[in-house]
Amino acid sequence: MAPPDGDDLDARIGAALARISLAARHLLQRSASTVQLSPMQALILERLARQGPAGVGDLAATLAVRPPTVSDSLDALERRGLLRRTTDDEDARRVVVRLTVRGRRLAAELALWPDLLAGAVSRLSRADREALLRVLLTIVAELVARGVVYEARMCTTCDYFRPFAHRGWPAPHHCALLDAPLADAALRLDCPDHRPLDRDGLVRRLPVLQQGAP
Amino acid sequence: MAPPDGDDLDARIGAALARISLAARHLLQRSASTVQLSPMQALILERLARQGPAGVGDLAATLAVRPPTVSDSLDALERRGLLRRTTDDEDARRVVVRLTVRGRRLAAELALWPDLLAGAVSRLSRADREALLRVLLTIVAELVARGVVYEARMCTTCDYFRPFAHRGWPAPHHCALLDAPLADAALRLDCPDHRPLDRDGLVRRLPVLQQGAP
DNA sequence: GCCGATTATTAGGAGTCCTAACCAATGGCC
DNA sequence: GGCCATTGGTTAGGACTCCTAATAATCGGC
Repeated sequence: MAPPDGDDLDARIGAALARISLAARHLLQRSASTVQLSPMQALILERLARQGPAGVGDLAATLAVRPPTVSDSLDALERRGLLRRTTDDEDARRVVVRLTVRGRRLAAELALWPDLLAGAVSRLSRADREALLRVLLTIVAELVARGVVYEARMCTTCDYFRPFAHRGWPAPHHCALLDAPLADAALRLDCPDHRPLDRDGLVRRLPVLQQGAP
Repeated sequence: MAPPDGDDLDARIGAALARISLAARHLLQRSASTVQLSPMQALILERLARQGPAGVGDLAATLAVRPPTVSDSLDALERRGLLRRTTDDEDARRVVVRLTVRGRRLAAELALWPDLLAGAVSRLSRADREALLRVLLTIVAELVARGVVYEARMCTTCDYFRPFAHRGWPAPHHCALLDAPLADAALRLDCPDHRPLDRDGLVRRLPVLQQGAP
C-alpha cells in the first residue's frame, strides 16, 4: 500500500490555504465595494484605524506591496478626504498618514470584513478553533521569519512572550509584561505593547511552538 | 475576570487568515512574475493544467471573478501562445479553453507556488498538520456553502464521501466509490471522480465534520 | 419560428502594481 | 563646513485587474 507521504499532505494544506486566500480576496473586494473603496484602499484604511498613523514605507511593508502602490492609493483616499498626509517634524523626509474623522467612520463600517472570513469557522468545536488559532499564528510567524510578510506586533515574535512557560492546560504560555499566563485563545496578532524579538531569537523560538496538539 | 469569548477567538482567527491571505497574494505575485505572468494569468494556467480544458464561465466561477476579467487575461495568454480558444461542438456559445504544449510547460514551472505556502507548515507536527488539513477543508466547505467560492471537486462536497463512517483512527472516513477508508491526510480538494452533493446534502453534512480533534 | 435565457465579448473607467528615475532630507565622514 | 551615499517618497510609464453595462450569438422551449 502507498500511504500519502508528508509532501503530499503539505501540498494539500497549501492548496486549501490557497483556496481560502481566494475566498478572502473575494470577500475583501465585496466588502470594500459596498463603501465604494478598492481592496487596497480598504486594507490601508483598516491598518490605519487599527494601529494609528504610519509612514508610507510602513504601510507598504505590512501590506506586502511597494511604496509607489501605496502612494497611488493614498492619493485616491486623500482626494476623498478620508486621510491626510503630513510631514514628520523629526524627519522631514517622512510622511505621516492620519485618518480624518470621516476616514475613521468609514473604517468602522469596514471592520466587519475579517469577521466574514471568521464566520466560516462557526461550525468548528471550541477546541478545534483554539488549536487552529495556535497553528495559524505559528504559520504567520514562519512566514514572517521567511520574509514573506511583515507583522510587527504579534505575540509569537514578541520579546515578552514565553511560549509554553507553564506545563499544564489551559494557559500554557506567559506574557512577561503583563506577568500573566496566556491561553492559546488569548494569543494576539496585534498587541499594542509588543516589543520585537531579534531575528535570531525568532528562529530559535519557532520550533518550540510546534508542540502540543490538544 | 474576563475570559476571551468566542467572538474574540473567532476574530483572531479571521485576522490570522487575513494575514496568511496577504502572504499568499504576495507569493503568487512573486511566483508568477518569475515567468513573466500576472497573478490572474498564473491562476488560470494552474487551473487549466490541473483540471483540463474549461469554459470561460467555469474559470470565472472557480477564480471568483466575473467573466470579462477572465476574458481579458485569456487575450494576453493567447497572444503569448500559451493557450487556444475553440468553440464547443455541442454548444456554439461556449468557448473551450485549452493549454498548448508551451502553456503546459510553463504551468509545470509554476506549480511550485502553493508549495511555498505549504512550506510554512514545515515545523508543525504531523498530528497538527493532519488536524489542520481537516479543519481547513471544513472551512473551505463552509465557504462553498455560503457561496463565497466555488469548489467543484472536493471530498467534503462529494456524494461518495462518508465522513466518520468508521469509528476509530487513523482512517475514520470512507469513499463509496473506491470503497476504501480515508484518513484526514487523504482528503482531497480536487478529486477527478467527484460527484457533487446537492446543496441540502451539503448543509446537512457540515455539522458532522466538526467532531474529532485528535 | 419566435423569445427569453445563457455564454462570451466589447467598451469604458478606476485602480493595482511593478520598475526606473527623480528629488529632498539625513547623517556620517573627512 | 561641505561632500555624499543612504533613506523616504513621489512621478512616469506600462501592463494588467476587475467591475458594470451594453452587444452579439446561440440554445431551448413552446
